Amino acid sequence: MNELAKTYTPQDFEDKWYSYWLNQKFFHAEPNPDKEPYTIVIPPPNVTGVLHMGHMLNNTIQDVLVRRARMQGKNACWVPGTDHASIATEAKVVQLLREQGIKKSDLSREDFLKHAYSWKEKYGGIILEQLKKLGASCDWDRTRFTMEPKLSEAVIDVFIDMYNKGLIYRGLRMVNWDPQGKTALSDEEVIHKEVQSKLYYIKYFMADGSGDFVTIATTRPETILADVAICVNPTDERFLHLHGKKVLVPFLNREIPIIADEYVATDFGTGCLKVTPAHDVNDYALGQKYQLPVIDILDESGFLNAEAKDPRYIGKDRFAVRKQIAIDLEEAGHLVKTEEYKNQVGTSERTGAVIEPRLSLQWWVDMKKFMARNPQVLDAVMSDEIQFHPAKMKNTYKHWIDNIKDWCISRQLWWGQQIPAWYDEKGNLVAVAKTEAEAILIAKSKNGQELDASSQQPMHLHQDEDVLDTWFSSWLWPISVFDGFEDPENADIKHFYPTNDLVTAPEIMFFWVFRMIMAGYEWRGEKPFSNVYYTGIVRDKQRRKMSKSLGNSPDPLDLIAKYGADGVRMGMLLCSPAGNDILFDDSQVEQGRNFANKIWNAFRLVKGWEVKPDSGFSPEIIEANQTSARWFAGRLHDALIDIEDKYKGYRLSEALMSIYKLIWDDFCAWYLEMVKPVYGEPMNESTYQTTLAFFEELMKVLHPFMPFITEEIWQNMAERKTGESICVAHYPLPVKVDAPDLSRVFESIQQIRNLRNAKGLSPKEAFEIYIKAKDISLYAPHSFLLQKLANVSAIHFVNAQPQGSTLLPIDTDELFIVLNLAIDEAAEREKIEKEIAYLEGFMKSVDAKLGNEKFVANAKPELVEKERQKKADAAAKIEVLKVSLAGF
RNA sequence: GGAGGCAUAGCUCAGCUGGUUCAGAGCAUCUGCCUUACAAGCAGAGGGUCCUUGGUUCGAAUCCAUGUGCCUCCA
Repeated sequence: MNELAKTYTPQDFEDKWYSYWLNQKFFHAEPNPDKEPYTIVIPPPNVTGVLHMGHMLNNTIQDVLVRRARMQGKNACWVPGTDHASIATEAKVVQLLREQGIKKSDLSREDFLKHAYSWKEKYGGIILEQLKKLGASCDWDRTRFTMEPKLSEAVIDVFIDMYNKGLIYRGLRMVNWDPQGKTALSDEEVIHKEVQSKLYYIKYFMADGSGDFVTIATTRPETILADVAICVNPTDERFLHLHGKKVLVPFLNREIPIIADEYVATDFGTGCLKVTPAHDVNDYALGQKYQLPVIDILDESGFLNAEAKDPRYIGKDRFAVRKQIAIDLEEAGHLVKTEEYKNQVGTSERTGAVIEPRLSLQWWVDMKKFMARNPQVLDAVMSDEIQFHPAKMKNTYKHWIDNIKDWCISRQLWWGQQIPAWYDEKGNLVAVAKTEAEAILIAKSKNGQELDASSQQPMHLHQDEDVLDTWFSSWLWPISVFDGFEDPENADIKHFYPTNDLVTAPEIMFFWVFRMIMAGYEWRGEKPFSNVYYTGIVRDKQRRKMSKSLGNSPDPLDLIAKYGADGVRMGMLLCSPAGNDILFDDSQVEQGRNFANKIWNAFRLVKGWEVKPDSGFSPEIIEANQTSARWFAGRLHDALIDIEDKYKGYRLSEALMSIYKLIWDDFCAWYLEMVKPVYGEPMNESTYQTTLAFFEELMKVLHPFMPFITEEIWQNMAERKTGESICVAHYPLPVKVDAPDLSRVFESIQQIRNLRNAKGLSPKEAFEIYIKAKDISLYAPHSFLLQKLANVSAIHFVNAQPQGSTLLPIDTDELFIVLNLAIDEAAEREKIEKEIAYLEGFMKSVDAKLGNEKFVANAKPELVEKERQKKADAAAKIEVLKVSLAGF
């Protein structure tokens, strides 16, 4: 290679290498009995989604793990794909149609789905293309979609299987109703938000015409139209005289009873509770207990229906009615007062609409029964057979399972897998089966009828209109992407399942992680993955969650364009330990970019050397370079072990930091400076080769984190053939070396630099130094290095402090410099005295420890020995300083 | 209302089973340098009552308890 740009310009090569990787199929994996499998399934992003910072973090982590595994020679397979996201997608399509003047209600199911599919073909999966910009090394040939035919079939089969096992039932229950999406939601899809609302105090007059009244407090006055009782606490003395009496519902004058139940808190509101079974979960329970009627005044959109009786409100939105009825109540003299009140309101995760509790017939998974069949779902996590990172997530997991509730899996939507349940003309459930024909067969055999179709009346069934919850397909993901339901013994699933690592956000632990574990044990008798890495939430500097609505989220693609994918990846990872939120700021990405630039320039340096055979160099230089190389080899060895350790603990940001320091500090700041020829001089052949070899090792270690720049450099290091790539090169293993101890040399260099800084001396000005050391061999063999790096013209080994010199303590040794400057003796003395005072204080504390019989008796012997050593060292240092002080 | 987590430098975090790492890192800050790989850089420096108060212990950032403050999940 001839020319390298002076600064790092990622735009020049990132796309080029990504295409190369794809063309060479480096990311594609097939089952291979000779290789250890390493599998990750992507948390499938919504098919409607666009890449945001959360995806960036999540997928960068997965890519690091999978790239490293690939380089370690494992059969690495990262399966990508998308989720059909029933509510989100349907909402989007409905909105799009509305913009075109088409109402969903005017379309047949088939026509709507046609629109939805064409939308998906056009816009769906953009996010996967965006992931490529990031460098994600997914096996794109394996891209799956949760609603593609094969995966849908798996979902239907699972539903039928569960129904037959008695794990699924249909029941009339209070559900979370999303009036905008017009569908039921599971508890997990409801987000509770604190809102400022009003508490209305409303008079209900007694039915006996006495003019007496009770006052109730409610945040939802519109629901009085659905009231069926008033409830008080039986111990509440204020209301003892009212038990069994009746009151009139304002406006409607419907007579409703006053009942007594412990449920009512005496200290909230007025102590009188209105009971509205159709519109509140707790009221529903009360209604059941006292066999009260259920009056449902809301339709599926949250508008008041004819049951509300009062024509002023029928056909109007619940929030409009809330305002209006408050005014009307006031006019009619029913409103006592209103108060400001903070309460929690459930909203839909997908549409943001305020949730209405609504009584409806839905399909449910019997979770308790499921868990009883599969106790491993909890046990595997608690025993670390499935490891959570960070481990503290285990608590949350357990607590949730201990309080598990049934899972509502039906959704009143069209975009999704239609529930395979069949009903007769009267709406009775006849059978659960894949097709109508099968359902008829089941129905007939259940009735004990002969399977002689000709002799029977023709039977007409209709299928359940609802579809299944999206998560009812995503929980099968680790199995279904390998077609493990249709063909449980196929080569893919046998090789790649169970997968290794799952990387996901903590907030979907219950939605997804937990349920995948359930599915894994139920259908494969095996865990779906061995490790779960919970990422943090990406926030801005003010700790606000990044969101579109706040506009505080940078567009990841803009960031990549500006700083390069490597810089963005590094910026994201540098400060994101597992489970910790990441406070994102451009400056971190800048740091990543700067690091890339540093590497780039180091490579420019090495590539720019004029290389000549060793024979033309002085033995001194050759030897110094060999020493330097041995030293760096030692550092590399230690760092590789350290990095390996951090990977094992899934401490990726720390692993990256170790690599960062290894490259920047050890390699660039020390090693390269040690071997760098003076300007204009050539480099000897053997050192050049060694340096290049180190560089290659460093690039490999860094590659999982910064794939592009490492590939670019690796390709430029030597002649590479097509088909070769750093992404399939062997990951470095630590090699034990006999490394020289340069610690005293380095310390000397730093002390000299420090002195220069303090005295305002130019680094260009060379001076002589004097060393008084116990063991000269720690210095003498490395004189050349010391001179080169500290700009020292000569080194003298002495037994006493030279006249008029300044002392620099190097551990227990002494380094002296004779400066051609007037020495401020007083200041020097003070400095040394301070040092002595400090050391004496230190020794005192060590002495106290050693003088403590209990310490000597209880502490480990090696610890006591260490303390004694410390004391001896400190004493030696004090001695040195005192001698120096005497010299003044 | 219930449960869990966290609190260490200006910021983000390490500090594993108590004892030398006399409390560490990166970034930021400050000082001096445009020293021909890199100013997206180099060489240095400063900066912490380890949230409060108790307890256990020869010894506590580390273990226990209390309080305070923040966060998350659930109702």
